[in-house]
Amino acid sequence: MANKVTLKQIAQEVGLSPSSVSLVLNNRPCRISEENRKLIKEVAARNHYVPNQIARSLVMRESRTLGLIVPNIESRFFASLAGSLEKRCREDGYALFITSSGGSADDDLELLRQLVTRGVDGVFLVVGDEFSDDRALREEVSHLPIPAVMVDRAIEGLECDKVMFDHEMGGYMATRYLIEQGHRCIACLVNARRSNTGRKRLAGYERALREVGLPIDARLEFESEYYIPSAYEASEAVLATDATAVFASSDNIALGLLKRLHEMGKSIPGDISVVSYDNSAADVLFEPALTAIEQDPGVLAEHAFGCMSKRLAGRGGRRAEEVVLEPALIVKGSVLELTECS
Amino acid sequence: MANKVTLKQIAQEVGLSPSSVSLVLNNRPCRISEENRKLIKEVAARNHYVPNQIARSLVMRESRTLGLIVPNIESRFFASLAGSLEKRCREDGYALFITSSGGSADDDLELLRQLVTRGVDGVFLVVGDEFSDDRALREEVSHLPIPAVMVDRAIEGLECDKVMFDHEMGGYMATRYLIEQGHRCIACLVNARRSNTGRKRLAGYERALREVGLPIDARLEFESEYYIPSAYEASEAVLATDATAVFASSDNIALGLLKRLHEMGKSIPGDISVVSYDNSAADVLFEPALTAIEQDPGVLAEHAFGCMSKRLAGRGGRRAEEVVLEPALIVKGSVLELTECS
DNA sequence: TCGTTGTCATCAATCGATTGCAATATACCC
DNA sequence: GGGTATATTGCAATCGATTGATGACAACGA
Repeated sequence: MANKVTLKQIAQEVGLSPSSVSLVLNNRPCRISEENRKLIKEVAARNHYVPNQIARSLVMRESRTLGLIVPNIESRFFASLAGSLEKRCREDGYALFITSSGGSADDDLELLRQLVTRGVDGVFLVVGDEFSDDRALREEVSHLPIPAVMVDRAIEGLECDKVMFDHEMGGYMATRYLIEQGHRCIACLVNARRSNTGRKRLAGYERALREVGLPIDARLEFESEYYIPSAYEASEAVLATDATAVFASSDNIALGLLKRLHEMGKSIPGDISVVSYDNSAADVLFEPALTAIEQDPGVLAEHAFGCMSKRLAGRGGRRAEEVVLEPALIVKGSVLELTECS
Repeated sequence: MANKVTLKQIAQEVGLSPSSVSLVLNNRPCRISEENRKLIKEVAARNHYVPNQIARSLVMRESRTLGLIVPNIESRFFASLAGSLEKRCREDGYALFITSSGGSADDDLELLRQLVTRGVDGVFLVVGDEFSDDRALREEVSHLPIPAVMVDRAIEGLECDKVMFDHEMGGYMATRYLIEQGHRCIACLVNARRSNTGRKRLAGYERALREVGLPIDARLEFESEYYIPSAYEASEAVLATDATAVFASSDNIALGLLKRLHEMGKSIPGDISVVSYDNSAADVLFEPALTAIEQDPGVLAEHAFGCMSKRLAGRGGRRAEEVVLEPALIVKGSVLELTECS
């Protein structure tokens, strides 16, 4: 384990002042003789000198580091978002501090504080979807000394840049598509109780039904958490209805449903049609592949970075910017076209 | 966007010196009157004061932050490792800086430098598996001014703490199990060309065969990258052999293989038995579920943190520590027991 | 009155860099 | 030789915290 080498030590070794060394190593336009320039660079390299970014950010008042808080890095969607965002940040010379909270508002708050005190220049927040007590978090975000961009979800009623997919539209598109394929009795499996996102998807589902005059039947709306076992449990009841199609409002929910369908010997789309959300990689394995509403995390990352970039540059207005992205319906093979109306 | 509040400002507002404020806010045992103590705390809270960790680490010479470099955060295994490791770090009051490199040694090097200059107290490295030119990286790691722990894989011949699963043993266990189930013609699908890990798994496979006197047949050893399409391509040739079983040396390789099997109408384990590695979540969907060699990322994280913790505390010997963990064979339903020998 | 003890609080140096301004040295001109 | 330009380099303050050394003041005993 080598020692940390400081600017001063380099200066001592070359016999010049720290200032000169700093100027040369940062390629500042300044008048240092070519000779000394070379000497400095050589000595610095030989000693494996690496500038202390900590000290530097203290005086420069920026760290060229951004932070990201996701609820769960083990989820495919967030991992992918984190990956894309990191790549994008690096392109502009920023490092990204990725953290994973576990989803509670308290953890989010803790992480946010950590990031701020560690001097990030801005934060991307994927927080606030679940209905927990977020007063402290809300308070903290509104007093943040650095720009924040809420991604994929938001703390309601907070003046802050937001970039997210239109979840209501996603629910609508999925349901609308099923209707167009001739389905009239469509169940849905959503997390409306504990997730804003889920609520919006449910609202979209209902709007699609309403639009064509189909009844909204509470007995066709099923509740599930965003976990496979939860959806698996809930699915039994779904299959007891007359539904010819199901809108599964998340990838995990779809997986739980499929598992149950499989066990009951039901075939897709023969016995029942399914539209999923946010296809997981498991997709490749399905026969047929799942028709789904897709949200490209890369697009989310791109826009989120765009907002951040503006704020960091001091452009970007007084008011918060709100970017709403449309999800896409990717038709594969899990929906049967019904030619006869029921 | 609020302003950043400094210690000095708080001091000014209460009419005391910065030192006093610092002492109180850090709960140092010192003689500041109860009265002033309260006042300071109240003013600090009211102003949303958050200490500047940057300034603090400069003088304290530690940031209570650790770094992690993984090749690809979008991979399930690494995401899970990152998640576990972060949780573990947080338990001990460390923040974890997660970064994802893309897998090339150059990117790894770049990230490593970033982490070091940003003052992390130690780094976890998941690097060095692929055969790229890693001279610069190797050089950098050996001159690191902070402790490093290599996780899951290693740069060969580098004196550095290592924590990893025994890949040779994994290959051996998988193959051994197939042999015990009566299989005599066992193919394998590995990434031996570009991965040390893959090579070790292959070695384990061969050892198992050798041990029972089965021939090692190069025509049964197939090469595949760690990507689904690559395995999918390679699988056709596998199925053209007489093999009654296949050892698929990674989760993605297994997925590619399964896809091909599915398309060719082969059933598992009826037509062919499969042992996989590192089951992905897709597991829940399979009928039958895949028998596989499993490596728990949580265990890896726990041991990696243990090593790091020792180094940080100044314990931990001169020489590097090397922890080798045994993977586990999880028997599910993808292997057929052959009662008759061929 | 002086010294002692104890309580409460501040001073000033430090961490490792950056940077505007001042300083030195050399050259050149008249 | 005095004055001015030009080419190099160094000084010292600064960022925001921490901390060992030190100071101010009151009360008390001899």
